[in-house]
Amino acid sequence: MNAASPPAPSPSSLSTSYQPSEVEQPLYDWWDDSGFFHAEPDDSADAAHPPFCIMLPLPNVTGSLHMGHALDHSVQDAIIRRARMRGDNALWQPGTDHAGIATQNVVERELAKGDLTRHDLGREAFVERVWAWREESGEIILRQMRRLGASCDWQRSVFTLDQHYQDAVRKVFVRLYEQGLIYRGYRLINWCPRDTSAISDIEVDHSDEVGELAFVRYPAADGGDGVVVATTRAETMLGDTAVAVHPDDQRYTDLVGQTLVLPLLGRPIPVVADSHVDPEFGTGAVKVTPAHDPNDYEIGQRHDLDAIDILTNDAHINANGGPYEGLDRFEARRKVKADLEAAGLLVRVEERTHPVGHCSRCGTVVEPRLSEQWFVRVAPLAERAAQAVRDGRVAFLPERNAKGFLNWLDNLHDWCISRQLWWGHRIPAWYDREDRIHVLATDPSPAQVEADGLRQDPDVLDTWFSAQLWPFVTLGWPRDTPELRTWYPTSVLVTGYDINTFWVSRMLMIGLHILGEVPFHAVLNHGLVRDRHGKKMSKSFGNVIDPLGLIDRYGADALRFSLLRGATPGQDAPLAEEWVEGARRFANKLWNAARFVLGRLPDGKGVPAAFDEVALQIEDRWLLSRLETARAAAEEGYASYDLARAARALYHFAWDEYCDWYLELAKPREGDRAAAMVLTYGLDNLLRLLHPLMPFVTEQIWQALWQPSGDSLMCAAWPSPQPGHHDPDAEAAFDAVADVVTELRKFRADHGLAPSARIDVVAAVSDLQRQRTAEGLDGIRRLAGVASWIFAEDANQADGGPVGKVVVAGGELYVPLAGLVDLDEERERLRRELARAVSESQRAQRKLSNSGFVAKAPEAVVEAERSKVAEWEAAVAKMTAQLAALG
RNA sequence: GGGUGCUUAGCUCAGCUGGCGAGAGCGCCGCCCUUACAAGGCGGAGGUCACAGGUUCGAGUCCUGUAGCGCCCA
Repeated sequence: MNAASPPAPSPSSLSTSYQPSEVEQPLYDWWDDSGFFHAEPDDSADAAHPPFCIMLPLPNVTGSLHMGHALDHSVQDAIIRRARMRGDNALWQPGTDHAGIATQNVVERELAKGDLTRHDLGREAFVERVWAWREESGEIILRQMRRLGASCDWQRSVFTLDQHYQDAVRKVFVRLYEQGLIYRGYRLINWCPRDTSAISDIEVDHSDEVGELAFVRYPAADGGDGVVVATTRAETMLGDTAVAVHPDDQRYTDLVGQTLVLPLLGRPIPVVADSHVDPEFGTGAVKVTPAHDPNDYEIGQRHDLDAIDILTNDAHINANGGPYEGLDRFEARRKVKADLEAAGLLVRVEERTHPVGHCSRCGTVVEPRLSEQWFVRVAPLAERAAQAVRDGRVAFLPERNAKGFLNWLDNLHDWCISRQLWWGHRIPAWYDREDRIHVLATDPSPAQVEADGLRQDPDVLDTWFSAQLWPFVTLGWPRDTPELRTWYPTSVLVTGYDINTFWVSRMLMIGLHILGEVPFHAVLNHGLVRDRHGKKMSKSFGNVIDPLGLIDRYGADALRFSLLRGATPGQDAPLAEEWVEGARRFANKLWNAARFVLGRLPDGKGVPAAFDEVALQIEDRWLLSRLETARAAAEEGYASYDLARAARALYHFAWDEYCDWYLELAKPREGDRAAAMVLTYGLDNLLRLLHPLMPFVTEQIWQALWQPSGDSLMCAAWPSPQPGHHDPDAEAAFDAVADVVTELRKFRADHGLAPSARIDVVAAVSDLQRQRTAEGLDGIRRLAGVASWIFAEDANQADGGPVGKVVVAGGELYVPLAGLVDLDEERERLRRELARAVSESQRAQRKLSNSGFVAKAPEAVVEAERSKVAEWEAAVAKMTAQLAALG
């Protein structure tokens, strides 16, 4: 493929059906090789082209394209392509995320095949291994995006572990640390025993599960009965350091301040009064395990209780669990309960559904756990982010999503950002011999390390910590680049609402903090792609559809269009294969319309519009007027990022107006210059407006229409408003004609006329209708199969034989039946069908008059019988009338 | 428990600031291979717009409440 010339077909080479697989790859390569996806910054004050920028929500380097990406990317590509055509300096910034846990897991699984763990390799060798993996197998998804037609500026692709990105992450970390916004602390965090790492609050998914609520007696130290507490996590009692009751709870007033004996371990623990205890839960007395429960942690803080960690990194009981040491947490739970029962201290057990937290990445049940980690102090950052949303510097689409977002921002806990992984941005903190922390902008020299006994913190940062810098680091920050000046803040961020918290919020907070400006002016939240029944696609349900398979079978345009047609902002988009098939039919429809049009144009090429040089017919003016309406509707859809709306408007215009009516009316006008212009103009504008949604088929047709121009549709000008084309008179006149055609077609269908049969019409209509139908008579004749047409006062001017009557706007039409239908045969046919209808009706009525049937048959069956009666009776009435008309 | 969304034709959804005589795609029924397209054309059947009140000349559209389903948070 020569990059300089488009892969243009000659019109005659257009096959009778559209073949996406032959078209897509060459077109994409041509676009890409020609540099159409590339944008150059222009930060001059009088820049000719306003900047427009979309940041690709960076996919994991391990990822492959699934339906959610397909929707997300289709939306972004549609928006960016339209922006480009409008003349904006449009950048779609791509790249990938190093995805700490996910990527490390992939490589660890590979190692496991050779019975190796990362520890066998050592940190340095392991990280090298991951890099090697990334070179070989990473970023597959970026190649897959090309299949979809994504017009990203690939030259600018960024990886979050590129050296400049690493430098930027470190700079931000150091700055936040120096500003007191990052700190190291011993806090309760969520621990994933499988990943053996801390994870943040929002990486925990809660689901209700059935478990056992065990009621356990904690005897008093003085030999009294003590108190009964309830727990679903019995093993955590090994870490109990108190029992708490509500201070107003009359039942336990005497108990407060006393000492209990922790069963199994024999540790003395106090009873404390705390107003956060819910007297309604269980017995009203709760065991307190500060090291393994968020609420208990706070109670522990208030009452200065010890916190005893009873777990190892892989969730076995540690030495603090005494005789239970070494047991897995769930085994320990069983054994603790069994031992309590043996000791007579297990009062009873109830089945109970309770929320259980799972690691969002691997599904393992997480453990709340006290641990020393790094945190971001988010309150001051969140406040500024919330303000930006409140005062509209960031707009959410749909607007309502802002509310939940703000609510979430207002209730943030500090963000745990350290991860016990090897793959990622290493925390730039060192500890000296006295365990003092040194956060360093540059690595310490070997001499320093030696002198102070420095050792670097082994942990890496949460992937979202680096991802939040995406909108400005990709543009060159911390350097002050033309890119940054041109495209920051970016125009719109397109994501599913499910990552508003993970990513959108963090970008907003850090963008405001570091650059003082929002990272994007708008957040467009599309929905999730669901299956045809509205179910979420998931591997376990087995209802996942592979977008690449759909592209293979139906073409990228079909997939894009079917997704975008459902992409109403904020609404989930269902998708089934039939939907895609429907979109392929649409692509094929365009293709065939184009074949017809090209065949009609002189030299098979487009005729540039010069409408004042020709005499336009009513249908020409109508088509231009309808096009203007469709353009305006599509424009509104694009402008508000409601692509579903744009898709609907264009589909309707293309199929129901341009193809169904205009092309049919243009058929007899061979050689007519006005028709050639309108055909060209209509198609050309339709292709432009549709191109952001269906780039391939539109480009291919456009090339055929204007070849050999060498230009690309993706760089063609976006259609501008044409108020002069708005033409209510032409529309009204056309509608009158179309009404006549439709009514006559109904008449023909009702009488079973063959397509070849011509009918004669006597029209008794108003003056206005007479004028309009006279003007549109050629079309009426052609589309309704009319032979002779006479204007008259009434039916008397028909030849006196039997006539059919057709009611239209502004009058009536009479169609002599003689000779059209063999009247005898028609009577016979009607009598036969009438007899059948009568008998069917009677049969059903007999059934219904049987009281046993009505009483005992399922309601649906009875109902079906009733509607049969109604249907057959209606048919009887209609045919009786027809017979009467035949005489 | 708090917040939020949905409930319109058999299925999946449009219907934006109240005027709709309620639409689309798919499915269904009938006729037609009419030289752009059978991946098509023409015609048709199918809905008390979840329910109950209210505001209004007028409500699928606004308000209040109820029910069911879903999502987020606790």
